[in-house]
Amino acid sequence: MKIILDYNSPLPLYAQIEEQIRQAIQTPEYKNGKKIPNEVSLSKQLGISRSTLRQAINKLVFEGLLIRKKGVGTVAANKAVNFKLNNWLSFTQEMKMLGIEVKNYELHVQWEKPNEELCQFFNTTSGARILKLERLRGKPEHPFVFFISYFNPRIGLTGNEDYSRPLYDILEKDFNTIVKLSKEEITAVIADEFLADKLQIKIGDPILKRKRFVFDPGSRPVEWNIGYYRADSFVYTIEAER
Amino acid sequence: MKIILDYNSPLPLYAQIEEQIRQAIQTPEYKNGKKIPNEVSLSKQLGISRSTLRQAINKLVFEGLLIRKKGVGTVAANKAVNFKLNNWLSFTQEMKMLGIEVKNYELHVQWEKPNEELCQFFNTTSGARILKLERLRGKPEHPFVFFISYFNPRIGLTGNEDYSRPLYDILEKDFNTIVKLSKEEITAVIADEFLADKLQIKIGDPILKRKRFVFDPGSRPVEWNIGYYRADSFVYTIEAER
DNA sequence: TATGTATATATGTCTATACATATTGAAATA
DNA sequence: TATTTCAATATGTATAGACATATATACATA
Repeated sequence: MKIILDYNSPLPLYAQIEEQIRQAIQTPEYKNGKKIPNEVSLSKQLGISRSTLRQAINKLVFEGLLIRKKGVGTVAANKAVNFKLNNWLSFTQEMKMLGIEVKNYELHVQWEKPNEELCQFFNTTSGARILKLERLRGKPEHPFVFFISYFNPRIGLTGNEDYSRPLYDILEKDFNTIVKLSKEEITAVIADEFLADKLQIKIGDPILKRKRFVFDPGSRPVEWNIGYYRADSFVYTIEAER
Repeated sequence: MKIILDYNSPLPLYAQIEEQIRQAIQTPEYKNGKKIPNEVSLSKQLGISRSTLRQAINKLVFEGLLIRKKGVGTVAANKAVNFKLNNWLSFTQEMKMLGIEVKNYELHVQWEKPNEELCQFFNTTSGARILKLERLRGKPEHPFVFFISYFNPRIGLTGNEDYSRPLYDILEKDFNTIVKLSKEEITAVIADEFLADKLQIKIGDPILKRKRFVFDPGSRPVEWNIGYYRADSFVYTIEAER
């Protein structure tokens, strides 16, 4: 990895390094999994302090371009995502942050035979039923999101839990299951008869669909979740600087 | 601001501080604009190094919960967003990152009278026409996104620029305009006759709508942009750990 | 061969400090 | 009064270093 520092540049050192690493990891060797040089030797090689180098790497890790592992090293992320975050919130937390008051309209708890996608996700067979949770939530005025969640049977959920409690609290306190990683896909769909009825909109109206896969610290699947949001009642906002 | 450190906790100091600041800034006083204590005094007060404190604050700044200003101080962000990033990409860059090959199908350059929203955004009157750029782009097989962009007249774009070049390159090199901040809103709409025709889908099909406001380093508006993406050809992905 | 222990490797956390520089407010000057 | 200058304030950048700890590998032993 070739990094050149220009001490006359108005750009701080860490910014120069960050940009050059960003370019370097686009090459096939790093895309194929090669580790970037370790922090101690790279900082020596560049003649800078390790803290300065870490500042550059920190940012690329925040952006999801690099994956760091303690004791192992740092590699380019192999799965391109629009972006990667270092925190994620449950629905309730997210609405609280956005200042949106939430009312619960419906809750359905049942057991269902998993389809092919769910079997693959949870690595189960279609024989045993798995827990399915459906919720209709919204503002005091009207519902605006319909959730469908399925849970990994290995967690041990019975269906008798108190679902007025925060879900991830239940998982953590009652089932020793901590959630860590969330992978989310956002796309658009149109309301069929079922969703139109739940969300009190017209058939054919636009819906923002957010699909989320939740994993525990060992990367084992915990939850598969879809949220169907009324497009007129929820907008996803992102702010970014460069 | 009351922060308590537990030296017996498995959580690193910066993580404890981060969480407590996260809670503290939800109170009305900080929501009303009060500055958090400055780094030097707060680190002294907590009996920790300033670098450790900065690590906690860095993360909250990354997440968009705090806004730091050199020489001034640090306040809670007053506009909640789903999240905040420290980098953003042009469409071309984004597709390259996602490994999607892009083909340009159509380009339209024209001047239009701005509606109320555009007048407010660019702080202009509806008298003078502003530059409107429309592009149809997609994969080699079919188009999947239709873009509409309007530009701030103060930039000086003539409409005669070579739009095969990267747009932000043109702005930077020919007009000394650097883009820095992007605010984006994602939502869902359904295809009307126009978009259905452009994107080669059926009227009423779902579309992922991404609206972007672009600003320069002085927070002056540069571009107002909407991208209409075929829902079946583009999914927005996010990965997050906690 | 499988398991346990020791060692090497690499990132994670934290300390302490120095100097640079943007911003703001106060004081001086025209 | 308006403008300029200067000092105080607060974050930004960078250095140097120490120790902790997760991971991988090598070696010893059953």
